[in-house]
Amino acid sequence: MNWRTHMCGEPTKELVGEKLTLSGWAARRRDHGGLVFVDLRDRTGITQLVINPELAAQAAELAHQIRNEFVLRTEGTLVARSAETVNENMPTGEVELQVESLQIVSRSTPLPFQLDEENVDETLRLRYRWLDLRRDKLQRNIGLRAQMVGIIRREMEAAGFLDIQTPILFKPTPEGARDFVVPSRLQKGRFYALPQSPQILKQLTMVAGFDRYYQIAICFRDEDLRADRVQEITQLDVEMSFPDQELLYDVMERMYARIWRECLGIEIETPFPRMTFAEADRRFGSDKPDTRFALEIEDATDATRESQFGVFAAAEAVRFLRVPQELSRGDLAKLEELAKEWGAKGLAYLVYDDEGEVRSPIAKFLSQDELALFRGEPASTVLFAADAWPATSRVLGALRTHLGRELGLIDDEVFTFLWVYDFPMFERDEDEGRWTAVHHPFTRPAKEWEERFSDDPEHALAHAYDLIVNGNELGGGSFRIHEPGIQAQVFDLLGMSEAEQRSKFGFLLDALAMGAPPMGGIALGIDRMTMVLAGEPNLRDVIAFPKNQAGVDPMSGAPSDVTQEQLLELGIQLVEPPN
RNA sequence: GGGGGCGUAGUUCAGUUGGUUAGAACGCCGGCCUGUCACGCCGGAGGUCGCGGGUUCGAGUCCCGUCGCUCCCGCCA
Repeated sequence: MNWRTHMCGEPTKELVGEKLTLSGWAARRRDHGGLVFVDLRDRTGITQLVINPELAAQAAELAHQIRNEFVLRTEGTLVARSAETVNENMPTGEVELQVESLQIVSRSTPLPFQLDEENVDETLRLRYRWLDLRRDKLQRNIGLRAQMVGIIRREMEAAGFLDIQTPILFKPTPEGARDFVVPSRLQKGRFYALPQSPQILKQLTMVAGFDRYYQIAICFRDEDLRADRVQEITQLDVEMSFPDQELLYDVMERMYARIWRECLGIEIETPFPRMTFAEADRRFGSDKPDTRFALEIEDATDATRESQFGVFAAAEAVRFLRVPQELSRGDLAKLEELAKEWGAKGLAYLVYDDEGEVRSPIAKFLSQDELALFRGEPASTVLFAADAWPATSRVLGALRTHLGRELGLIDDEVFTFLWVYDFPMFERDEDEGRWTAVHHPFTRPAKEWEERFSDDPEHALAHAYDLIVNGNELGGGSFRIHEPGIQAQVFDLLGMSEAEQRSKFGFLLDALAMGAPPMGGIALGIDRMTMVLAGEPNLRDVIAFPKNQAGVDPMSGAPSDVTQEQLLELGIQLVEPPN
């Protein structure tokens, strides 16, 4: 009988008296003369093994051998002991195995860190990841992830989507993130790139007549890392021909509802609410609003045009947040620092005390009308951003999220899913003085913009949508351009010459020219999904073998040097040899 | 590329205004214990205070540099 399948969960009273063979990890020994107690891990449901004095000869040896963690195989009789039968310290219903034979399958050296210690240095944990992964939290996270991926596959198959693999060695992507690049030996001096997303390939599967595609795809981006960002991410990649917005939303919503139901036992409401980008920006200052708490941004631009407070009068937009707490000078100083980090020049505020009296360095500049408009509840604070509109969104949106967490406005048990749609199609890259695609260059314009998006790229809307949960972007998608003419028009607008278009995307344009169906899809991050599902703030803790922030794997030492021979074979010469 | 934080036994941490031999807990090693379950009791080993330089009679502590990790900004179609 296998402990993993039979012993998890409830102590199994009905098994009492049965002969069992157990194998698994054990930890800690307690030896009392010839009697040895061994705790198997909690998740086995077996509290402990008891090794009989009859095994004394063996036990004396074991008492010496059993140290730290070890793997064992044992046979014995399952006994339930309770407070009545043994002593009052034994919780009723717990179970132990009276051991009849025991074999140590493998032994452990002393561990470099203790598995029950919570704050172990992450480098050490990553270096000995095989130990770290034995811990309950990571067992749970990795298990949740597997369970979720299983559900995803079953849901996608049930909805008629076909799993198609696309290559890992592909072609550099000119737009977007930095590529991971792989030298070719057979084609010296030339390089593959690892895919940032199978975007183009999945579109080609549509042209190829596979009407519904999905893949659990690994995507690579050579950019700096964060707590919620790694270089290789796993995403659920989906595409369909003759796409139906409602159908796509519905498939996704059913999938998430099932994941939350089966993994967490939580019923989430479907259909998910929907919000335009413009509304999300106006109310929450974000394209991925956390709608678990109210605290919405208000607009005072019109009311402050004539303000005696010069900063307000001069600003393109004046917006504010009503915070339900009387913030201290120290709080405000900290918030101002954060606001500056997000690009604000300063942080104006009005603080109302318990009596509703206002305290503020700017109050004296404000008219009665203005003060009446901003008037806060007693014990509250009004925070202002006065700047260009996007800057006020960025600052207040970030402050809002920060305060939501800080002031405990967020209920961790709640999950709010949200579709955000009607994104702008392009945004201005001020550094390079050109337009870039907000989503990607294959995104089709919204219906009403198809004829005129290139005349007014600033305001053109894309047929694109993001799925947000609790302020986290799970992913997004769009309907694609299937007309070579429109695709070329977009490339033009992005400043790509015809020659460039041919060399980079010639194969896509050719495909589109040979009878491409309308198509659309979505890509959703599996890693982040697991983070949200597990309530885990660190992306690395939902990945079995992650790298650190510098892109190094402390376990294997990757990335590592290669030999001169390897480089020679690839036709590569390092300008500066590594130290 | 930029900013913040951290770096002291194997691990997690403490270490006062600079002051004798740098401590604790867990872990490890030895001994005792036949019902323990965070077992208990006795004893022991274990430190280049990340590294380099400076200030000082004296530096874990102050200063400069450097390395590593981490969080954030930039970046991430």
